[in-house]
Amino acid sequence: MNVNTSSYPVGKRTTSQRKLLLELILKAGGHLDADELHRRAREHEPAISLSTVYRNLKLFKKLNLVEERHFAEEHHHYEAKATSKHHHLICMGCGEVIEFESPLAEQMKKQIEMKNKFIITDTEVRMKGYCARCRHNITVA
Amino acid sequence: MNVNTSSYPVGKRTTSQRKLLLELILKAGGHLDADELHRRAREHEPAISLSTVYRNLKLFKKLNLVEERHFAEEHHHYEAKATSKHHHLICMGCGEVIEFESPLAEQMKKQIEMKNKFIITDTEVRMKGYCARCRHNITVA
DNA sequence: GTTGGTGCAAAGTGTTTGCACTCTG
DNA sequence: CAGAGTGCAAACACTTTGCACCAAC
Repeated sequence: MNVNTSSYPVGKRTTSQRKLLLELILKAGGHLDADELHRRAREHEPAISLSTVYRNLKLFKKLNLVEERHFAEEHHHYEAKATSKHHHLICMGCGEVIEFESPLAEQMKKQIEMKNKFIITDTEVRMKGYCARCRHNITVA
Repeated sequence: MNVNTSSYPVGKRTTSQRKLLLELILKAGGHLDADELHRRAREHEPAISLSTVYRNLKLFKKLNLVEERHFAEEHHHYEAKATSKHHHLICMGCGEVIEFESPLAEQMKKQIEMKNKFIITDTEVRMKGYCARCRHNITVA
């Protein structure tokens, strides 16, 4: 991904807000929701509005710069789009989200494609459970 | 699963609304959102309210009778909890949702469990792409 | 200068909750 | 006949939108 945000290939105007938001998403690494992104953006540009955050997230999504994910029941999370596929392992105890890759996912994709005559563009694996620590706490408590 | 809805094992009261909703979910087979469920329920019990639908969905979820899924960007979908794991293949052209199983998913689960010292209670695979028909239409159009 | 982008406030969604009434157990 | 469950309307949380102003091109 082109991280040179001062001249990213968008047929859109480069505003300070847009630049800031994209930078924050890229360097966040993890997952962000709109509100958290807004909070962080305000540290640099206090007047930035939540609408601007939403409008730009929508734009980034359309430009395929970010991905939208659904973890919790409540709201959307966004993360910079990775070139390599990564999946998610979620601890229901502490809420930690671990990203992982697996060659088996790729294999499964091919199988399903063949079997269903599909062209699969996106594969997401989401596993939920308990990490070692939380599992221990639960067992002990 | 106990489909005998006239005496399902719920430590809760059996109201006509609750019975109706559970029946509808069980026989729906596919995926329902709260609104669609409400629409169907009203065909049988016109006065039933959307709040009642939400309250019962929450209850069923707690009792592990239904599962909540996130497909679209917008709202939750529910389906009767299956004993066998099934995953989802979604056509972005026509919106069709195909359920499938794969032994590879089970294998992957075990690998990830070992590697991360997790206990995984739930695995969901979601693939998106285009079915043969939609892909054809896109190519032709 | 055009016109796309912004901040603000108001409107929209989908979901939850307080209340008085109803019906199950 | 107690209290869980209901319908209704109001409240919520998150997201989108209309508008007037501002700034990138």
